[in-house]
Amino acid sequence: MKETTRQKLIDATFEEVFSHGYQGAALVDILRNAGVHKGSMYHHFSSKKEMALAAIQEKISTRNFEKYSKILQLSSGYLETLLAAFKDTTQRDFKRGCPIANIVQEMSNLDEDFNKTMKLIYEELRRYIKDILDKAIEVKEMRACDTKKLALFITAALEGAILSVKASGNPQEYVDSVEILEDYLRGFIRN
Amino acid sequence: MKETTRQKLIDATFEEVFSHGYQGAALVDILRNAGVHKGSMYHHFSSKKEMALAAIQEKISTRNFEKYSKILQLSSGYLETLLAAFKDTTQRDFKRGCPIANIVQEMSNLDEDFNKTMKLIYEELRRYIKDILDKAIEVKEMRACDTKKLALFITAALEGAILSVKASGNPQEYVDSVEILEDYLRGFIRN
DNA sequence: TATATACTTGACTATTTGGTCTAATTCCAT
DNA sequence: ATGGAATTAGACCAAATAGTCAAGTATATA
Repeated sequence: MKETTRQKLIDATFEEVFSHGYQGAALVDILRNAGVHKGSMYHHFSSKKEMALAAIQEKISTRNFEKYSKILQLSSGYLETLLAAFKDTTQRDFKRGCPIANIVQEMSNLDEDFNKTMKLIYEELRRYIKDILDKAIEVKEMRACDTKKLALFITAALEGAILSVKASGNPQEYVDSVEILEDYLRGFIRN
Repeated sequence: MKETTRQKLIDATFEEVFSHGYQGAALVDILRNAGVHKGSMYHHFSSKKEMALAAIQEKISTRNFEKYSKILQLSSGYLETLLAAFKDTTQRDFKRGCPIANIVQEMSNLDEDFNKTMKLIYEELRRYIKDILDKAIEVKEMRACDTKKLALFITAALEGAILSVKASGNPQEYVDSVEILEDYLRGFIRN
């Protein structure tokens, strides 16, 4: 129970920032959605920024962990499972896009603290993908390659695909882009 | 001379929005940088939003036209010139990223007018790339393929690559991603 | 030159913003 | 139970926000 007020704030802040961006996120709206009064908030956090950074970090790390860490614990089928994860659109929020990309775009060039935080989060995401690729190579599902670079490219292609849909409103475009990415990656499969 | 006030506003607005986003762009700063008073601005534009949309549309359309339309006017070497344009980092502002991506991320899910405008601009960019690919196929530099889909993928990969750099601060990551994209596209070259 | 139209000036307004402060309440160990 | 600390409540504040307006000046055309 001790965590509820803080957690309610973290949850509401993430939602509000994901929807409206950091600069567009109004404290009053966060507080209203969280059902928490201003004084309580400033007891738990020293500023809007600190609260937002905490929300971003905690929520996104959790998401990425849930999505990718279990793939790493497999003993085979790494690449197939990774491709399936990319193709799975049920978890994607195409209207709002990718929270990582959103905040990087908005804040990385404006605030050093956001810059540092987002850099770490983006690295973490790429690390998951690199580690999965390394596993796939280890078990000889893939031929050896520069997995750091490939993970970078995969991440970029996925972020770009999500952006396309946010621009066009057409989810099929994500599917189409991922299909091309898949074809490319299947070229690394060992026969 | 008749256009100077309006043009000064368009230029300053684009810069401010590119740097701080639409919501973060303060009218006072735009006016200060443009050297224009508020009343003049509201003579030329009915609102901050209308001015920003005009600035975005005019500046980005011009940029894309300058970058891609001359490639279309070539008579050969379409793919090579396109790849060279992708690899050219001298025009890229990695700190601020891509203005199209920035505004799509920030505004497409928040405002219908921004959504419509950015959808058109994004389509325009993809159209240029598709048309260049079609030309390359026409002159038999490339084998036939679904150029609409390929243009979508290329755009996504490029936008994602720019985002990577904005997140990491390392321009080499753009080069690395584009290198992989180039390898992939070279697979379409006709021997 | 007269006059109407286009444009500029800058003070003013209403609202929203993040943040502060003090008092009240809840919680918990003794 | 009681004293002290943690937490919550919500009124309050200064700054910043986009937008308004009446009055002025330049410009063009008759």
